[in-house]
Amino acid sequence: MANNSPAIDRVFHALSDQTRRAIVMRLSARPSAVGELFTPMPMALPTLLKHIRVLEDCGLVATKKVGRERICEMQPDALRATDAWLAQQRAVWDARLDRMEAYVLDLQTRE
Amino acid sequence: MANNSPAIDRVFHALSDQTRRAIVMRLSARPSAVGELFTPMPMALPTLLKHIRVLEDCGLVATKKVGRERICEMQPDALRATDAWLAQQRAVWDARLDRMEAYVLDLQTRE
DNA sequence: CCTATAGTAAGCCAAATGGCTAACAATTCG
DNA sequence: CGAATTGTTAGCCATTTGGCTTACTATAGG
Repeated sequence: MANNSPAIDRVFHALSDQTRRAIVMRLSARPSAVGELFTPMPMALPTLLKHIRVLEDCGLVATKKVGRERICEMQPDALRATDAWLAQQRAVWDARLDRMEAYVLDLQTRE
Repeated sequence: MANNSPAIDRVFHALSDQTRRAIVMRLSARPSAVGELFTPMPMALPTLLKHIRVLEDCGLVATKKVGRERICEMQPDALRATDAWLAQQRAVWDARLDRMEAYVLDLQTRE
């Protein structure tokens, strides 16, 4: 399975920060301007901007300038590859757990 | 929803590295000793050890010393919270996309 | 035109990350 | 016992990260 993807690296890294996950959660509900996202955040504006850039760079968020505001919006598709990777792993180890369970049951039956 | 979890931070961070994802993929299939994991890796042993420690610290992998080998094994449960977070976000934005679709359909019907 | 608003750019800093080498255990096997 | 195998510890290094401040641009509104 595909693992050598810089895109997956960047998405996982983007989501490894609480601030960025909070941004994603807010944008999942609806698009927002930078200032709107900023209001409840305990950090300076330029710091928040950096986080938004990280989310943009990995494709999770798209932004556009409207007047003097910058509107940020989720791009759910960017999560497909990442999501698929997790699902695949789950499938593999679930299968392994099933085989182990079958094995244990088989042992018990033979007793 | 829960976002303030250092555990989620650590799991996402652990998975943001290609080497560590490769380790997870191999361990999803079966447990392995450090040396066995090391063989195909293009890096020094101590470097690999550090990656294994990262996976251990976030609970994704458990290890035990057996003779002079250290056996590493997946701990799938550690992914539950992370997986749940992703699933929740997907649910939220899918709902949003559905509402948007309904809205567009409604507009078309009125025409 | 002038001022307030909203965002950007540049640059500094401490801590964390991912890599290395060299030296040091701890087990196993002949 | 002595040597080979398998990790492990310690320490060095360059880069990245996430935070800050200060100064600047761009648009909206009076």
